[in-house]
Amino acid sequence: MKKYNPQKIERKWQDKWYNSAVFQAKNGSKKKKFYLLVEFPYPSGDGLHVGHCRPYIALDILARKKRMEGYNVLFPIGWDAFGLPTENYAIKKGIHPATATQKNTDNFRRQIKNIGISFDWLREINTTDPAYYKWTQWIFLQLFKKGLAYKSKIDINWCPSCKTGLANEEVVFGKCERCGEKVEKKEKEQWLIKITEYAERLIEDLDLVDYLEKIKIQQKEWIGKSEGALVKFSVEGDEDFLEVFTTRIDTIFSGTFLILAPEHKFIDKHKDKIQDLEEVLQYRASAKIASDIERTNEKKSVTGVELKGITVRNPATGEEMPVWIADFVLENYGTGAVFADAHDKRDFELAKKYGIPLRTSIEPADKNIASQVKTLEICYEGEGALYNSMQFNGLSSAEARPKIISWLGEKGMASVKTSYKLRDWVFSRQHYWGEPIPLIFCENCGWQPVPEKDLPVELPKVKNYKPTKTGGSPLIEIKNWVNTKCPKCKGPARRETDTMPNWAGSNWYFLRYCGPKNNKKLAADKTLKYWLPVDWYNGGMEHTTLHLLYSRFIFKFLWDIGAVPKSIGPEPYKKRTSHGMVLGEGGIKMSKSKGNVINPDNVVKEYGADTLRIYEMFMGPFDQMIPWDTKGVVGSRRFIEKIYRLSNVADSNKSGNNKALKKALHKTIKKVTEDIGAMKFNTAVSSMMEFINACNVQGRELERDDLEDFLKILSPFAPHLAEELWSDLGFKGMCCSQKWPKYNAKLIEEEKIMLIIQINGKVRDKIEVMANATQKEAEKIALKGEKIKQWLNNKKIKKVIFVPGRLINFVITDFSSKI
RNA sequence: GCCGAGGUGGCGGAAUGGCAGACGCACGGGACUCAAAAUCCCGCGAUCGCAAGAUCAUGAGGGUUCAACUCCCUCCCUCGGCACCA
Repeated sequence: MKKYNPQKIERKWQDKWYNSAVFQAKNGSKKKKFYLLVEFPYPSGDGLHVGHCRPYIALDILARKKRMEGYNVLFPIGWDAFGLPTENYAIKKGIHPATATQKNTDNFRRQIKNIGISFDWLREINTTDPAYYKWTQWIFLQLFKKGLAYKSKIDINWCPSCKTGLANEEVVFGKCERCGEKVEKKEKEQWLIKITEYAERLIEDLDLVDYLEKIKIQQKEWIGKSEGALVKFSVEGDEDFLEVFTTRIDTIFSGTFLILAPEHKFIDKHKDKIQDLEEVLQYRASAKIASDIERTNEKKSVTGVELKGITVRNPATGEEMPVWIADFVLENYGTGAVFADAHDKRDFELAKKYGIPLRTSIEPADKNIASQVKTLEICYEGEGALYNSMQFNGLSSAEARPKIISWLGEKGMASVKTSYKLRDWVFSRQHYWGEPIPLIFCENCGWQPVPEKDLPVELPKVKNYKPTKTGGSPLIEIKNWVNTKCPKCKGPARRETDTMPNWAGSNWYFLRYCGPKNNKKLAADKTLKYWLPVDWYNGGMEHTTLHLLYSRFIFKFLWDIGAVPKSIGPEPYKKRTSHGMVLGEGGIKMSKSKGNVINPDNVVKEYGADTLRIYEMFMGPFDQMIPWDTKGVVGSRRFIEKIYRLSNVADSNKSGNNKALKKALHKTIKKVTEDIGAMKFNTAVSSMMEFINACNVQGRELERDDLEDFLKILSPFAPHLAEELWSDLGFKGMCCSQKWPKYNAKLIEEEKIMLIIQINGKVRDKIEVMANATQKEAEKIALKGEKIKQWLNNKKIKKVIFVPGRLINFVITDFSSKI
């Protein structure tokens, strides 16, 4: 008998697959297409770990099954290779990031091929390839030309010790990742993209797609839409107004003061009138220094300063109100100003602390609470019935809101307004290893786009990859690159030295797979039309609010300007699912520092790629976090060896005629077919295990035909083994190109079943009956049983419940007389 | 604080109203072997019992139902996301 030797057979089949066209997607085929997408990896120096492999294996199973079902499958891979770790490596070792990237992608490619993933390697892409980022830059230029990219002064993370700007991911718990120094805020000019203009569509169009519900919810929450009103408060002794956004205009009559964000421009505009300006500016300065963490510390009590000398008028009550500043009011949400009353905890607290008058106007349903609210003992934030509110008294909060808005609206003091938490997307990075932003600044003409014919703007070679002391990208120091001509007036001008964030290259990569070599467009319209939208996109939950949202936005933009065919529709991904993380042994996170990273190379070496694949699918539900269990891997290897041994026998036993096994096989085909589609890979594997166990119990009388079908359903999971055994059967073609088997529905119908007999809902006996037995027949047989006779003990049967094909339940206690 | 997911043997998990613990790991016993490994067979939630069997058991407590891991209410815990958003 031959011995199972994965090292030998796996390499052999990998060579055959990758040297043939079996996994190649064909542009312009008449077949139905299926586009499966996994998030392309960042090729780090550490290589793949088993957590990366899990989604690749899962979608590989889907891809292989879809091909067998006759689809033209696009299942591509590439490298999202710009980014900080490679840059940091370059800084430390003085090796060019491109060199390191080359080395890392070679390693990743080898590792992926090692586990037999059926990617179409002819479509491999790399975001750091100038032929690729030419189009990343082109997209930026379109955003710029449509006015969606603009430069603005905003706060960046600044490390005072390293004297450089930091990306958010370099700030760990408010400290610099490299030196541990506390990170400060520093104002710098940055490019921003107006994603906020698409906020509404990014919410609405979620109705068009099949994403996991939690993904939709997270995206909606991130965008943070709230509908309310914009209310004007006139400034006393001035023509000016202060505008406030509120979702609770029903509480306007209890508004007794106004609070502004410390950064609010109103303060600068009216500083002459502010009597305690020094104190106000001091408060503003201290609020700026305080890190986000201190500012949002939940235990911190509220603080504020009054703008003395300034009052405004409540448009509803006509009362004069003081104006305060407090750091819990955020500059960049709503209008950076709120009206304050006794129906908001923070306002309530601030007023109590500084003795600002308070009033209530909402009565909660609970009488006890209501009295405490009225005496200002407690703060009530919920809705209720209005009082102290003139003609609106007695209305509920929900009824009152539109009425108050239109009442104030008639006086020009209020209007309906929708606000979003989503902010414009900061698109500048002061780093080397990213796409140069293709813009030129001219003293006379301002910011000018690089002419499209001059794209790509290639990253020049530098000696030092470190950001400059002033927090700029090292490109600033490459004078002959920076200094250029203005494309408009031909006068002297300088290039933008900021580079793009990581997200820039990954925004649109799924489009490039359709035509990875195209040098005239992102990809040809014809191929985009054929392949898009992506049918199934799987990725991590950590990308739900950044990558997934950004790429939906960029796609919508490209769709709007006609850069992609209209026929695709406004959404790039039809379906989005997510995988669970693979944790280290014992349930802790897998990380280099903990030394518990499992490298797939080692598992492949010890057990084989098929064992790794089976184990990663079998270990637990695909969408759930799951700890790696080194001991558990052998179970998958044993399963594979059982199949291997069984096939040796089955091959010679061609005359087997075991009906029970055939039935079991068809049940397995059904289960595996359904489970793959539902991403229930763990139970798909276990059903195949059950079948193999049944074969062994049944004396290994597996017919050749049945073995063939079994190998077909096995092949997406353990493709190398399936190919090997397929060729052992004497076939010339590959197993992965066979037709997916259909189960025979008639065959799996049971003729006889074990009928469960219950007394008062408890199982007391089981009897074999015909599956289609009627209640009368079942009752008759059930009541004959000795056990049942004893349990009934001549008591009267009150009720009989019969579930055909399942159970019969005799109720002998009278439950209706129960108290 | 808000939103989401989850809590089942020693462990990973299965069962979406109808036999709780499929499948796998670990463990125990047996067969084969000079021996070991591999393989095969048997057992494996708890308690009581020689046994047949009975009772209890799916985070806790209540409820709906002939029947609840599954549905409803209250609470506890774990994980993930957002978080002074007016």
